[in-house]
Amino acid sequence: MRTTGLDHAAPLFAALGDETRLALVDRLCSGGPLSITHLTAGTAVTRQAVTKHLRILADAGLARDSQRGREHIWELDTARLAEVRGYLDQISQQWDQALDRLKIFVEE
Amino acid sequence: MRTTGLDHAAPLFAALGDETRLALVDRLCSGGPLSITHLTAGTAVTRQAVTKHLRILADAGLARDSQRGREHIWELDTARLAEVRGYLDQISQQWDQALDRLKIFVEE
DNA sequence: AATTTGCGCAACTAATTAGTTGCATTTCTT
DNA sequence: AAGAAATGCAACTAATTAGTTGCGCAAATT
Repeated sequence: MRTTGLDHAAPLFAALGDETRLALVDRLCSGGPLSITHLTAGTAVTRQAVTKHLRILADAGLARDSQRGREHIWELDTARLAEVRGYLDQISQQWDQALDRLKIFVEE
Repeated sequence: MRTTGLDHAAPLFAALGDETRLALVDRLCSGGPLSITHLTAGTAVTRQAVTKHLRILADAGLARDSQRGREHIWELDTARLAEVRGYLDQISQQWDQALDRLKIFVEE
């Protein structure tokens, strides 16, 4: 089996592979650090569901929280995001090469 | 709820969010069109499992197959891949902006 | 013609996942 | 001090998922 470094990428994609979670990431991107209750307001699900999804994002290293008083403020993990960017670029690059290769296939 | 166009992205990420499937994509990228049996050779799972995973990739629009004799040759869907690239770029861009914004938060 | 090869179909299991509800705890507000 | 707000913990359900095995069929091989 080839070792492309993409081995660790699957859990990250999986973490992003849920509408609710992707919406949370989206809101954290554009809305900055937010509390759980605040984040829940934008979704159709329960606060508990949101909490679980945030936990999953945290396990994937995509987000982290800090307690301030009774609130838990969630934000995206910038370092991890940069890492994910790396994966995305790598995959994109690989795909580009694949597209080129397929193009050649078609043309010849 | 904001409409960023990322709504359709979740199923794509989900399709990529499995090690076995990501490995299949990887092999289809570098190995070109391959039959199911041939693809199975590279994995630790059954042919049936591979078939199911390919079906999932197909449902996500990432791959498609064509029958030639008794063999089913699978290949990546280039148009769809380009579309996914678009999503990735969009998300990356959004994340970059988020990173910049967070940077400002930290600095001020 | 007989055998091997590549594959689909179907039924089943075990594990995971997304979601809920109910209750307890801590912190803030009045 | 009393009540409201923000959250965690736990138990539970329903649906999905990753995987298997067994069988049958059509296409290639010998």
